[in-house]
Amino acid sequence: MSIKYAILGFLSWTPLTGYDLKKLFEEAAVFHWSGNNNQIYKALVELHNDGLLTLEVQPQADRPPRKIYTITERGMAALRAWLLSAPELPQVKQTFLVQLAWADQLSPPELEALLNQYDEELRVQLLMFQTHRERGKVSPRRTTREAYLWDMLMDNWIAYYENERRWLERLRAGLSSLPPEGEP
Amino acid sequence: MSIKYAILGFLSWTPLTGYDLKKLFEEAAVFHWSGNNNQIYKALVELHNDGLLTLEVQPQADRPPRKIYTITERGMAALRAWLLSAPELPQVKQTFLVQLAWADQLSPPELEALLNQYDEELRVQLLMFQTHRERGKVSPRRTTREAYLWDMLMDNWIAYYENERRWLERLRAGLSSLPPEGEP
DNA sequence: CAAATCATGTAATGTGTTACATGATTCG
DNA sequence: CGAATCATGTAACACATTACATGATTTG
Repeated sequence: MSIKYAILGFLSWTPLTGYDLKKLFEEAAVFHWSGNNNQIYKALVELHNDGLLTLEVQPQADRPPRKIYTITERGMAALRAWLLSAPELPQVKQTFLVQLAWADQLSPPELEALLNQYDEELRVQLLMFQTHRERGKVSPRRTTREAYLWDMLMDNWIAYYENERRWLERLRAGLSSLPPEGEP
Repeated sequence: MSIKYAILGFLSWTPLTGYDLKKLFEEAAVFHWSGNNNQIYKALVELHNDGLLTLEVQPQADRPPRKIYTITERGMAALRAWLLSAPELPQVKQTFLVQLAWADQLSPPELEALLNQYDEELRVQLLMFQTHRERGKVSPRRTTREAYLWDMLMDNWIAYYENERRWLERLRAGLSSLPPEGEP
């Protein structure tokens, strides 16, 4: 896809500036974007050229003018069409798995240290999402269903990290019950 | 990271050509690379320039010469250093979650259809990995531990898809028990 | 006084994919 | 006879990140 549909999504709630969107992406940890300028401002220009957004410029003294983008009917239609389109499979990049693939070159304590580090990183991340969830951050959600869906977005990440840690535990257990050296 | 360490990993087993590596990446579904040329051939040139690989060219009649790359001691050291370095967190891009985020704009049957499609895609992918696992594909693994680790790579993916499907089920269950219309 | 906030934007770089190009050989 | 295999490589593009640039204002 691209970040464009997420932008259309936010704008389907209310008109926003590029700067507003940047902050929304930074807050919304459920999405995979860091909230970098380059993409957002470029995408806004393109969406505007495609007639999916309209633009109102508010000049300000001593600051750059605010450019407020509003979604058009065509924009709403494009968003809706995308919402109905076939979902993509998740894309997962697990550098850690590449490390593991050749981790047989490490000694048992070195491997153990590696696993411990990974587990610790997962633990921290999990904690972050869990606390983040309690203050139900980000944006005006209006229906029960919408609130539920957004909660489940968070839940997806939490479930992901929990599952990853369970897998690690199994990996550890299996390792410790391997025969001490060599063959089959 | 980059694909470079995975290449060093394969070459730590045995010398290979770019073409060999391409096929290995295509087979090794546990990694997230499609096995595209561009990256592999470029990476090989760079690794060679950095002195991590040596190169032997075997001319062939009527075919491009085979370029056989062998890992050097510096290459082995670089690989080992990377294996010991702190693991990165997984990078997950869930386009589907972005769709869900604004799926409140869909009618109940439309949303249900979306969930069904996603579930079906997960199911197919899961089946693929499960059958792939049975014929324990890819490469000469020599120690019990190495064989175990590679099996657990597969297992990680299977666990991922299974977890994702469980989450979907919970989502469905929660949806069906929401109040029919409106407020908090 | 330093840092964060507001608000726009550009430049450079990394990572990854698809498609194109060549050209003989072998397989279905 | 068309497709796949072998074997190299390039070109174009998509997506994403970090860092740079400007410049006033507010906050710690």
